Amino acid sequence: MEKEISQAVIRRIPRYYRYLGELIDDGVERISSNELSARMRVTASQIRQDLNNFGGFGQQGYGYNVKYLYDEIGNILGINQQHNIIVIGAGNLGQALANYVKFEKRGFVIIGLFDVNPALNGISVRGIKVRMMNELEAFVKKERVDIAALTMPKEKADETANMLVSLGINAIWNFAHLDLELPEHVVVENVHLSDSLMQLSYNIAKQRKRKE
Amino acid sequence: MEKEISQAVIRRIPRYYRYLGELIDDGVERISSNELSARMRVTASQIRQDLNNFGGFGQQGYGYNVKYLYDEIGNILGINQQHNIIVIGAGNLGQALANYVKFEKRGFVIIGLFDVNPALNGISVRGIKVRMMNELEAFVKKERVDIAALTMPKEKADETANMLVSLGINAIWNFAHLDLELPEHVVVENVHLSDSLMQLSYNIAKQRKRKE
DNA sequence: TTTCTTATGTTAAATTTTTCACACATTGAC
DNA sequence: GTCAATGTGTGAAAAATTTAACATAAGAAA
Repeated sequence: MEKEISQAVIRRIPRYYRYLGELIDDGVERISSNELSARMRVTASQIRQDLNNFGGFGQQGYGYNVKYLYDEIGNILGINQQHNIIVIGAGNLGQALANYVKFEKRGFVIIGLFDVNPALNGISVRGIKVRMMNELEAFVKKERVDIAALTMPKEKADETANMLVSLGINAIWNFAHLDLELPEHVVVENVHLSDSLMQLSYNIAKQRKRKE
Repeated sequence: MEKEISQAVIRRIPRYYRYLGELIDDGVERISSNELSARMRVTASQIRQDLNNFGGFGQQGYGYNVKYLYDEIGNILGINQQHNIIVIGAGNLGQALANYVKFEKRGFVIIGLFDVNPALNGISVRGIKVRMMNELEAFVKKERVDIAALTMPKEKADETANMLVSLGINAIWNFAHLDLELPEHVVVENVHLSDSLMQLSYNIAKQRKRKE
């Protein structure tokens, strides 16, 4: 019986991956949980606990092999296999993602950009043609789509998300400004920029108070 | 002695605010923690605990007045006062933010957009002129800047952030793909899109395994 | 080979977070 | 005005998360 790994842990794993990538770039071959903890400003204990949820990747008396650990975390995160993404909403944010993900080496590939705005019909963003929404169904049936990124206004987002799910898409990267109501089995990752900005605002106010 | 409120709570507060905003739009005047919990898929107990960190906003036997609670949470989040934002990096993401925040009614206003790319010099995004980085210092000294959003490549992000701090900016909304090393007093809110995508990837893999 | 040092994996303790449970204030019906 | 129903605020219990502690495996030095 596999134990469920908490989302608290999952939130930290990509950060480990990021730091290990930097270490590789810096030519570092091995690292101890202690050294890593100093860099990342977390406890060494937490690093060891987190990693041991997935298995023992280190060696006593030695530490961790950076490249090996990096690859193992990559596997855990499932980025050894390609993920095909379509972006719904080819406005600024959608285009930003198209650019952004394009630069990511990992297996995330944007294979389609869709919008309702006829003015965008046929234009290309980094070599990806913007298609109209009425082409979506045929596209999804022809291509394998693993993730749909929603960068459209919130008004139609829920309806659109449910439509995508009915076409067989099971993962949504949601940038729309609301929580989607979707079937249980659908995996949703929210990026609520307004929530993020409000958190910042709260912490600014808190910091101001501290100074008084 | 004020007790420190945990970031776990702070992460949830903007979401309450969002839902209360929707309730207002729907014309709902009062709501109980139970009804709200059903909508938000969290426990009523958590809602009451969270709110009571800041004070008792409800009334026994009645529930919460939606408009009042909304305003109170707005105060808590510090969005009753205007926040002036500059965006460093006028690429797709920077422009997306310029558009995005413009549509927010709350007190967040983008007052400047900066980039190093001379090709963008002088163009306007939603009425905001893109300025070159060498104009930044004079700008910050003239205008009140509360938040700097960093939507530039990671290579220069840390250096730039420290420069901004030295100009007196104490809050950074960081979209760059790394963790900034900044003085203790600076408030940072990170939006790591690649981390978010990897979390999604992990949860997709987990869900696939579950089906097997 | 032997000894000393390093640093993991893991169990246990401490802390934080979440949920439960209920006393009692307020509402609304009659 | 009385009384049942509602539903908050809060103290306590339960659960989850984080940190500490340490036995011991592996490496390094002599």
